[in-house]
Amino acid sequence: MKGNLNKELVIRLLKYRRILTQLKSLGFEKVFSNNLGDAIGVAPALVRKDFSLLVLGGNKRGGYRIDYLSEQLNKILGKTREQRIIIVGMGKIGSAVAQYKGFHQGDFEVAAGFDIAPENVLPTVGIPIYPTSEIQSFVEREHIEVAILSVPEDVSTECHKILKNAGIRGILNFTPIELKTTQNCIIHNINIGVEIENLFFQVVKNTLPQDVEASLASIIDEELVDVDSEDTP
Amino acid sequence: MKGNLNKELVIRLLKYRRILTQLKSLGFEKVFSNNLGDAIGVAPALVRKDFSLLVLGGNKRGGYRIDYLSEQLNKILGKTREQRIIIVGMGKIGSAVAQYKGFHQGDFEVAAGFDIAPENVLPTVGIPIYPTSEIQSFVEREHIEVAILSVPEDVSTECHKILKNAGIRGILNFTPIELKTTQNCIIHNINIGVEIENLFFQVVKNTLPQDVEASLASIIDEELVDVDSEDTP
DNA sequence: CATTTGTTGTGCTACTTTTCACAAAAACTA
DNA sequence: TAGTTTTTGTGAAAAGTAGCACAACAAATG
Ligand SMILES: NC(=O)c1ccc[n+]([C@@H]2O[C@H](COP(=O)([O-])OP(=O)(O)OC[C@H]3O[C@@H](n4cnc5c(N)ncnc54)[C@H](O)[C@@H]3O)[C@@H](O)[C@H]2O)c1
Ligand SMILES: NC(=O)c1ccc[n+]([C@@H]2O[C@H](COP(=O)([O-])OP(=O)(O)OC[C@H]3O[C@@H](n4cnc5c(N)ncnc54)[C@H](O)[C@@H]3O)[C@@H](O)[C@H]2O)c1
Repeated sequence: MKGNLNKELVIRLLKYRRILTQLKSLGFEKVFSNNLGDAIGVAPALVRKDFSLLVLGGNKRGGYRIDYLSEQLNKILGKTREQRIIIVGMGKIGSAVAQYKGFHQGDFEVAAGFDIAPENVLPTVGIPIYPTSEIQSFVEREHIEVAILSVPEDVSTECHKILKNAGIRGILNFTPIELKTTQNCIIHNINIGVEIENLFFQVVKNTLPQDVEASLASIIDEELVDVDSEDTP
Repeated sequence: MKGNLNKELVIRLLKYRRILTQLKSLGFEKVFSNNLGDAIGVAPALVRKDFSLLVLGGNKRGGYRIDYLSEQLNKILGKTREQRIIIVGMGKIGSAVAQYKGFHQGDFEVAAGFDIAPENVLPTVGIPIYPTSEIQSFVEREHIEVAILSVPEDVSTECHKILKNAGIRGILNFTPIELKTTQNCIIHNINIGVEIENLFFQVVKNTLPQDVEASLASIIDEELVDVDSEDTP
């Protein structure tokens, strides 16, 4: 077995766990690799490979025992760690996420929100809101390790610094500024704007032509002509 | 040149475009591969490869001309297509996205929102809200191709069907149910819950040990012991 | 004009991740 | 018991993706 827990694998494991929890609550006892594959959108062989890699065995013919799988995944993924996070920037998405109750069986909760204008945040978000100046002390006092960043993009890097100085070890960044992971602070960027634009692109690419590849080639050939006539000497 | 526009490449191109627009508005005229690489978090060599693949030439020593690059990217990516999208499920995230004004230079806009309880949606979202029953006719009348899905997870697949039947070609799915791309309808899933859980995992993995690989191995070895003593015969 | 400097363009290499394909094993059947 | 079915486990092949290293070349310098 290799210490081979790459990023995609971890995401699949988290998804397996979610599905297993649901299946269990529905009274199922075993599950096959193709069920799980369907549920999270990957090939059954990959499901088997994943489990094989983690030395989680199933039964030939009988599939995998849900209880066992789910318990082992919990150990590997760090089950009921009762993690708590903070949200910096309690605007539209910040507030939405603060009220999100769909996290895996209450595995973690939002401890507080921070904003430069806390008085504008509606109390309906249901968590305490503090001014930005209190981030540092709160993080230290409450031992917070992970933050969500959802401030306007022009203060993105500034807030990033504040969070790093406060000792935050991981940031889920919703601003369109691509922040970078460092030794002490892991960044995951979610860029919803890019996601939508990407979807548009995939849709037109899918819609326009019969033979996708050919059409792309032709689009790019047009470009080539333009290039020649306009810029290249 | 190959018709080699893979998914990651497209996302990088979208990010380049965003950066180029910003640089232009700041008065810059040329840019180097390492600037762009820094900005979107990839190696300079990859930036050059990308442009080389698309036959977008730079000048040895002089870098790339921003105007030219940005114009060509617009052609490739489908510039001012004035796309319009709808949002199904105008709850917390649905409403947040409806009010998001950060899309690439107004490239597209949210045409309408749909909800099973339109009367509960605050008028401050600033777009027209209609009952779910009107999705089909609206999509046909207004030639909508892309939708955002942000309904509760238990009606996720039901709404997915409605959207497909209405002729929607692409869905950005925020529900934790993994929907699947079909011939006629591309799905991109964004699972914020999993993203947060993943970040937690990466943080503890990063925080706990000095030698990450070793510790992972040991975690998994523990599991192995449990396995042997509990389940495997 | 010769030399130095800085940056692109890209073949090749290396790596990561997924899929294929099929033997092996367990569970059913009769 | 023998035969059939079903599903796992996995080595090997394939596909996808990024990075290196360096020649080529334009611009700047003296
Ligand atoms: N709304 C969306 O759907 C959406 C989608 C994707 C990305 N984003 C990005 O998320 C970020 C926030 O978007 P939003 O729509 O929620 O904006 P918003 O304006 O509703 O919220 C921003 C919040 O940040 C607060 N803020 C401003 N400066 C601050 C500072 N220095 N420290 C702490 N808080 C500060 C503001 O008071 C406000 O409450 C933006 O970067 C945006 O690009 C938003
Ligand atoms: N809030 C978050 O931060 C967040 C984050 C990640 C994912 N999600 C997911 O996004 C989805 C929505 O989350 P939310 O927090 O906005 O929930 P929400 O309850 O605030 O919003 C759901 C909305 O969908 C509407 N709705 C219900 N049934 C419908 C139907 N059949 N057709 C159309 N509309 C219908 C409801 O009236 C409500 O307005 C959920 O699946 C949730 O898991 C939310």
